[in-house]
Amino acid sequence: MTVQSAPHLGHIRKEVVFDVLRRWLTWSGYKVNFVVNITDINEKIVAKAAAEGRTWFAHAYIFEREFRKAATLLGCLAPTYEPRASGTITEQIELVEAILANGHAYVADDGSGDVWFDVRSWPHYGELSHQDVADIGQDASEDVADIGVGAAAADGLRAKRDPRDFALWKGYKEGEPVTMTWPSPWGRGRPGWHLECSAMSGKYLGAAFDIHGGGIDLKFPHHENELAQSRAAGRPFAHHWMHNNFLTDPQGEKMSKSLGNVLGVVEVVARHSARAVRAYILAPHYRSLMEFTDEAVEEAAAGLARIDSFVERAAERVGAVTPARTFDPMTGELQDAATPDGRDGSLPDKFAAALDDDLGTPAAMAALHEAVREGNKALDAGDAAAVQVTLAQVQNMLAVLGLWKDDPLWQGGAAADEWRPVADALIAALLEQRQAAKAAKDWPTADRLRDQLTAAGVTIEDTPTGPRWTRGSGAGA
RNA sequence: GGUGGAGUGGCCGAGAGGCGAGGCAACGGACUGCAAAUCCGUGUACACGGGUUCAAAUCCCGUCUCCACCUCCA
Repeated sequence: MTVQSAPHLGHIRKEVVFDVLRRWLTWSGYKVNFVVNITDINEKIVAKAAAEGRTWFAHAYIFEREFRKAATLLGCLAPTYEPRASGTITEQIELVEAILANGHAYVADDGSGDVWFDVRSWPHYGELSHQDVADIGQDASEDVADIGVGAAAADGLRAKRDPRDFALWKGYKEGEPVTMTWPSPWGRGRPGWHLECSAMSGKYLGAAFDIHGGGIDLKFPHHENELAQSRAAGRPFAHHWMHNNFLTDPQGEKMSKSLGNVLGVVEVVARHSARAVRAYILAPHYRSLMEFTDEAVEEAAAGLARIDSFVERAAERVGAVTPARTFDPMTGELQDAATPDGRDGSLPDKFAAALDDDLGTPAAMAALHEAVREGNKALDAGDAAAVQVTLAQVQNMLAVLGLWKDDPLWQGGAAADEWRPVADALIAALLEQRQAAKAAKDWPTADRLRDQLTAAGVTIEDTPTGPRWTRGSGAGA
């Protein structure tokens, strides 16, 4: 994450998706090291900080906190590590030295102090994205000019040997903040963007690691370059890549400041509940493009309400059941259920198979809904044993998806409602009157009382064991 | 220009040669004093045109529309 401005819902989609992956791998028995890199060294940060009249590091830290806050708001566990680029300078310099030693980089001969990656020396370049911009600059055709690459390449060419070469290290230039420079064998300067991420993953995960994620827009050039430079330094790097697609505005356009279509996380959560937004994000597959609409979030909320309703009624019937295991929000590690009611960690096969297949959250959600239907049937049939089994499975599935309603994660911002006991008492009193009216077969009075409660946002359900009530949609966390 | 992706019923959204994921909404039924909740039932969907095949939403060819990346964007 480049911490240059406030995070929007699109950024947080990535966090939610990989949070579920992390939860699923952990639940499945893996010890997961989950690293989220923070890019705090970046030209845009310098420019925006200057515009705001603050230092680059103050600016970056403000948005780093906003980013984490937004991710936490949507139920994401804290990463194992969340390193900053500015905290891994030594590792980055060592990485450049290794690449230079292997003959895959060169120091610019223009005295700038820049160090460039030598793409021509790396035959595997393009293996990840299948992009090969080798032609650029050869015969400066109009095509190239059209797409701007030619212009950018010409402008930034300086001492580059090939337009595809990218900066590993950038020498200090007049006007840049001196605080964003560090001493190096090539003079004072700062690392290039691509290098930062390679160094951070190398430090916290090792030369070889399992999965590298990120937004599809980073595939080229960022991830391609990360891969090339890491391999050129002699590191195996990532075994698998996972790229999530965008969450766009309702017109299908990517969110961007310039288009003015940025959806703030807090703003969206204010209109819906955080849990509903999370459920909405998990409804489509992570590689699918999703176009944001409030209606779609409402649908997700309605589906969640049905699940919550089952959990509540099942608990009234067989006693509360918590997930067999839950995640520590600070470490992301599993902890056993706090109550002895936690069952085994059983999950429907369909659910597990869905997540095992490229994190198929849509099929996993389908399995969850099917379990709820089975549970409702068992409830109707009065089959307490079946209710208990299904309830445990449902709670486990919700825990894996990060949607367990009673997870302390969701209570973060909610202030205790001192009016709640008062409302409870008033509603109970009205329901008593209604029960009395019903007993006397005074239907007009009974209905009037129910209408009054409905108008106040209280939904009444008559059950064999008496009336129960819920507030509004019931999906709120 | 290059690269990658998308077009599925009223809506959202999976699937990827053969029996219609799932959700939301709607309608009918059961239940209810009436409701609500719940359950049961109801849909001849796969952008368009060709082709391959016993069988195509799924494979092949062509066309249209949309999106992303190639600009230090998740």
